[in-house]
Amino acid sequence: MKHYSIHTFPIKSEYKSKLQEELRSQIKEVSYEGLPRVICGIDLAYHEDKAVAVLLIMDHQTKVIKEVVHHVDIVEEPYVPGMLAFRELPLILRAWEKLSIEPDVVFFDGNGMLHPIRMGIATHASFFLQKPTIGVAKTYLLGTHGELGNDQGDYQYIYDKGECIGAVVRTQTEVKPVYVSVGNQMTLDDAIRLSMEQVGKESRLPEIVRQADIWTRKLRRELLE
DNA sequence: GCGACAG
DNA sequence: ATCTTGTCGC
Repeated sequence: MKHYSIHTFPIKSEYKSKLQEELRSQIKEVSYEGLPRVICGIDLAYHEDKAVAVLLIMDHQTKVIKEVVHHVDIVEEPYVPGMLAFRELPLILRAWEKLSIEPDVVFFDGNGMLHPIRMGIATHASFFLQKPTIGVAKTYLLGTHGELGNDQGDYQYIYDKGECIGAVVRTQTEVKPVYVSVGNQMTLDDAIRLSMEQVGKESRLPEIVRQADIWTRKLRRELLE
């Protein structure tokens, strides 16, 4: 398989769709073998023309944070729905180089295959990180699904053009659901299971995503303001 | 053509 | 994403 690196960026607009097409054919939805030991959560925060990317390493079982790294830089790419990876990946890859612990699975704040052409940031990033990835989004992007139950653990698969591309998951009883999708190298049921194992009592978000969110805001305040 | 649209 | 005002609960 071709190796993708930070040197791919920045990329000219006319080649963005081409890269997405090239990567999408390499998605592997294979079952995830065994339990992940350490996982990684990724999130970004913005202030004016700068952003900080935060990568957090956590023990999947105990939920103890093992390492936190970050990278600050100016962001040139605008936010365009469907093209989030081009805006956020450059910073994420810089921060990734600072990690001393190698995670087994990576969680993203955003979608994986739950995307117009199955190339959300979690999927896109997997080709650069060479790790199984999961996308957990807080709001709806696209697709149709059946009526969702109100109990914790209820979920409905999301379909688009006849394909199952993700699931809307009720992570807490009577609480707004989250949108889970495969990034790469696992099945949707794996992604849902691992996400639910990360959900604590205090949030609808998996703990790794919640902690990445908290640290990102803390570092934005300390480093960007 | 029009509206919708992860972060 | 970020900002902002008001409200509820521990």
